[in-house]
Amino acid sequence: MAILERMHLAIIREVDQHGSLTAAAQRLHLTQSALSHTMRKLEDQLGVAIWRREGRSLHPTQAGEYLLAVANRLVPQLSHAEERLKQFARGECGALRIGMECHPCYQWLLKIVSPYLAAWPNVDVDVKQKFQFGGLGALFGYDIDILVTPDPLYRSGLLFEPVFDYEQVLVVGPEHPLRDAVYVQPEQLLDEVLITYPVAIDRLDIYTQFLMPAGISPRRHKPIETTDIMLQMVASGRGVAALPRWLVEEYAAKLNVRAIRLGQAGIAKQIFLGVREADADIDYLRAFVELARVR
Amino acid sequence: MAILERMHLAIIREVDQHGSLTAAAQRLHLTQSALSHTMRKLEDQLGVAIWRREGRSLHPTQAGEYLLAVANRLVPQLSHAEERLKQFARGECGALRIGMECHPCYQWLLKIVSPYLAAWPNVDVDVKQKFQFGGLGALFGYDIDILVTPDPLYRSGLLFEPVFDYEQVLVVGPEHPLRDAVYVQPEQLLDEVLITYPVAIDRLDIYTQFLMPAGISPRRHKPIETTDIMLQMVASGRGVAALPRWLVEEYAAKLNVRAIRLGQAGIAKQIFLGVREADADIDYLRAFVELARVR
DNA sequence: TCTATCAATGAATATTTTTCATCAAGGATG
DNA sequence: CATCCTTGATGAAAAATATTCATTGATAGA
Repeated sequence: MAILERMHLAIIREVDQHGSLTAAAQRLHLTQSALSHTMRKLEDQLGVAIWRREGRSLHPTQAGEYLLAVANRLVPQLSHAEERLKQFARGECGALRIGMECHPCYQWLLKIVSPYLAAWPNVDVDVKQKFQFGGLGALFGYDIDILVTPDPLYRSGLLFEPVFDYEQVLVVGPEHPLRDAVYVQPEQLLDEVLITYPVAIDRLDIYTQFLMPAGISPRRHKPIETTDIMLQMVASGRGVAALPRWLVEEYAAKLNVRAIRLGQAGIAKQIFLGVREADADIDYLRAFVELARVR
Repeated sequence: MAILERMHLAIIREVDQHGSLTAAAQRLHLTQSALSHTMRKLEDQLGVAIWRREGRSLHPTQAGEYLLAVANRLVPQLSHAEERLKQFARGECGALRIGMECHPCYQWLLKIVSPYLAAWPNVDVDVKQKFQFGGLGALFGYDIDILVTPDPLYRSGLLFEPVFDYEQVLVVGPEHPLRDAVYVQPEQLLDEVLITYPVAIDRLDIYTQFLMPAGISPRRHKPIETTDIMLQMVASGRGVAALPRWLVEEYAAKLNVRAIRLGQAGIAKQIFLGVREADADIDYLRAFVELARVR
């Protein structure tokens, strides 16, 4: 009845990753012959070719491509389930896979994780930041268990909860003319170099909530990957950036940067934690959310 | 290395569904002994009990519950993948699993499906309406391939496209005092029985966009499952309902109901089709979206 | 208390997987 | 262009694994 087995999925992945049956066989601690037989049998049973044999190499057919996509989706889930069950055996509660969708959240997260690790010594924490299908996709796809994001989604099978309020501010260096301003207007950034994390503009609040409504663009827009470098650049007068106020204040001691309100009212932000509804009653998961909310 | 196999997942599902190893064995065309051995071995390898043996029956342990959840999630995906591959073999393109998140969309969908089936004779169409984790969850979880919904989500790994504009209107029966009104105000529903589909109020536009902004509640709120019965009720003067204008007009011929604009401006709605980004270039899937957009 | 039913178990058996040995063919190399 | 190395395919043998059979012990219900 059932023909497609975990081994088939494992094989097609390894072949894709290492280019040949022989290499895949080594990684799976089997012989080339074993894999050849196994896959040949699958092809016979399904009646479809998985690879086109061209010369001495294998190229996935359309069916093969499909199988590969399935394998890449399901094999990690099987592995993780197995891992999880072994953890049950060791009396460990499990592993908490946290996904991050906003760059500065990472700094905040670090402050939550360490008391959490202390309180739950037998829960492993793993933080992931890159998602093929976005944070929501990762949550739905069981790649992560908790999503840290500024954009909640109040429907479907997910639960979101706000855990942290902060203000998004402009950061300027020691020589900057705006240094002592109470707040800044969009027009005042016309001649500036704006440094941001390298994400789409419609995910940057300084654009969506501040510059775009006023129809303003900064002189130049420079994407920088890491917070440290970003602030170094700001401190040395190479540009301005938009970051959470608490983050700027932490750096202010050593870097001589200043936080300035964006607009008269400021930009208020919240960080949310999202979990799958089905997981809502897992104790070590709830505990994390509650710990995060308190701080 | 890999211990958890498809068979284990199949067994725990069947045992859950049919209550005993013996019954599960029958369904899997194996003996009770085979299943017992298989699962015992798994338990030994993982070092964790899947079931508590109480008297002559099996109750899942915590680990068992977890494994069951995994199985219920992954086994259907494996089966579907296998089915899909067999379709490749038969030269069929595949199956289009359509998920519906709005009740009246169903009527609209029927009009798209029949020309689609004609144009793609070797694609099967399957329509699903109940989702454990919402329509988005079903899309992310590979339970469906296309989601029909009035609420798009423009981010993550999904693509949404509007395919149909319509107006949400109030439906009244032949004797109703509002029958000849050009439009209706929220206050005029104060003394009415409002019939809707049985979904949460915040997913009903007549509430979110019409009644709630005015702070009005109808005299009574009656949920009805099917469109036909709903309109029968309206026609016989038992209440009023909110439905798409085109739907009402189709029924108007035989049922003597009338569509009345909601508010002076009316309520404009759109139906969207959502697909996974990764699937965006599958021809028979694209074709469906395009066909839907044209009509 | 008796009986029917369930799960567990050990040994025997059947099946499947894997390896081994070998071949054929394709690239690479000089 | 011949040679050499590597790759995948294949059939038969061997090993490993899964399955059955036969039986036991336990238990819920009559």
